[in-house]
Amino acid sequence: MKVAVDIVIFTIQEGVLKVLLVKRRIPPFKDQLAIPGGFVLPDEDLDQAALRELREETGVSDVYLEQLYSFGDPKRDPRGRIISISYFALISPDHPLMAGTDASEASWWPVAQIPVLAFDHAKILAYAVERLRNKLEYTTVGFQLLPSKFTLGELQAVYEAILEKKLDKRNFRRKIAELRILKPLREYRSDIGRPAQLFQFVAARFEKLKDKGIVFPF
Amino acid sequence: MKVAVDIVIFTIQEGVLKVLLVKRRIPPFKDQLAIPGGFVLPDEDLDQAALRELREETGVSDVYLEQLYSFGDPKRDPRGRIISISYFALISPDHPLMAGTDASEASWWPVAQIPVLAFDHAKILAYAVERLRNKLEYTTVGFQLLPSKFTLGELQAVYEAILEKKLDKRNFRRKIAELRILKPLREYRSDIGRPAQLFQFVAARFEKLKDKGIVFPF
DNA sequence: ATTATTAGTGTCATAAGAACACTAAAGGAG
DNA sequence: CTCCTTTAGTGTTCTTATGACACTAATAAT
Repeated sequence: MKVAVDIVIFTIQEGVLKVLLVKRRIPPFKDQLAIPGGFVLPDEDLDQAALRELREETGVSDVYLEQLYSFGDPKRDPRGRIISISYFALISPDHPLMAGTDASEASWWPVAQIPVLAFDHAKILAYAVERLRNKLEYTTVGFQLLPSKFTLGELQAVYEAILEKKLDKRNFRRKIAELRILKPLREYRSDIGRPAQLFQFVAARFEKLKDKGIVFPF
Repeated sequence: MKVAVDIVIFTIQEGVLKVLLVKRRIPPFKDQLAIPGGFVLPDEDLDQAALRELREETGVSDVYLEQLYSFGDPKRDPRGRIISISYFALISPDHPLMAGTDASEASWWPVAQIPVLAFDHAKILAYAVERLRNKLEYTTVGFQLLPSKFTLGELQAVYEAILEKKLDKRNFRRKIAELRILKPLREYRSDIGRPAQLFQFVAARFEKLKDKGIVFPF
């Protein structure tokens, strides 16, 4: 019985939620798209295996990574009995993506427009999206998808991209402000229009909130 | 690489949340308590394996069962590389427990007073309790721990046992009533004091609520 | 100087949640 | 049969959280 890890890797690009898919170079499902993954090595913890695969596919390792679910239908892989332990990862656009990896065949796909996937990977991806949406509402995963300095508009765009709905700007900012987990910087960024103030996520403050049982309000 | 399922089986007895533990008859950890489990068979889905183990240990099969997490530390089992896919199950006191099974060495332990467990089972159990508490707040798992007919007092006791805090009777009943998922029966039960009306959980009504995105309010 | 574009800010109405105390129905004791 | 004990059952008020809503501010381009 073999055990593999498969990793649903999310990022945000141009305001849309995207997932990394690889094109399979060998059968089964040759030339079809799949979620990146690989076998767990004999002396490797599951999280380690997921981190290693993530590094091999994207070249990044300092990211949010969380185990998702284990899939074990005996017929899920035509090669034989392979149990998939799935993970999901969030990487922010300021990570240097794909630097010298075996990811030549990997590319980003908007989660709203995913083609047919190999194996049971459509199911895994659907599960990951659902989990991400839920987690967004009571954790700080949203910040993992942003560079370390960001504007409130960018933060709101992340929430809107994942939840697939518009949020009220004033209510959004009020709730973020109440949490007191952002440090306002004396820096501004201007693309077009009025420059926006930059903020930093202060993880330590969030830890204090968690200790008090306070969670995210979205 | 071997794959096992381990099942944290909860029930409520005398108003306290209990978990089923078995005494190991063979090394490693001989004579220590452990969460019931066993290996996944070559042609068996993970859920099937968990159901089978559950049936072997308790004799019941029509219960709430949910996959929890997969544990894969290479050193978690001294016999070699065994990956544990953990589940948690909820069984109600009106199921005929332990009818002719290999559970002669199985017994119920209050989750508040758990002794040292074999392997990494303490970790698995802690994870299961946490998940149960969270799920209680936005799903109907609470009803799975009760007989099909129950009083509102019993329902509240389940919530209080799992959440480990007292709830206000009137607020609790108001919130349950608003959900409209209970059918009041023309039956009453009297132990001591005024007889209490019996209710039944109507799963179909809950499904409608879910479709509308309404979840539990606790 | 005008226009276009995005950033930033406060109030009010409604809904949800928390706190709180008495009456009702039964059984058992005297 | 009266009263005492025990658990069931029921509404209101206050506080807090949420949702809806529109204008001014700062910059760049023309």
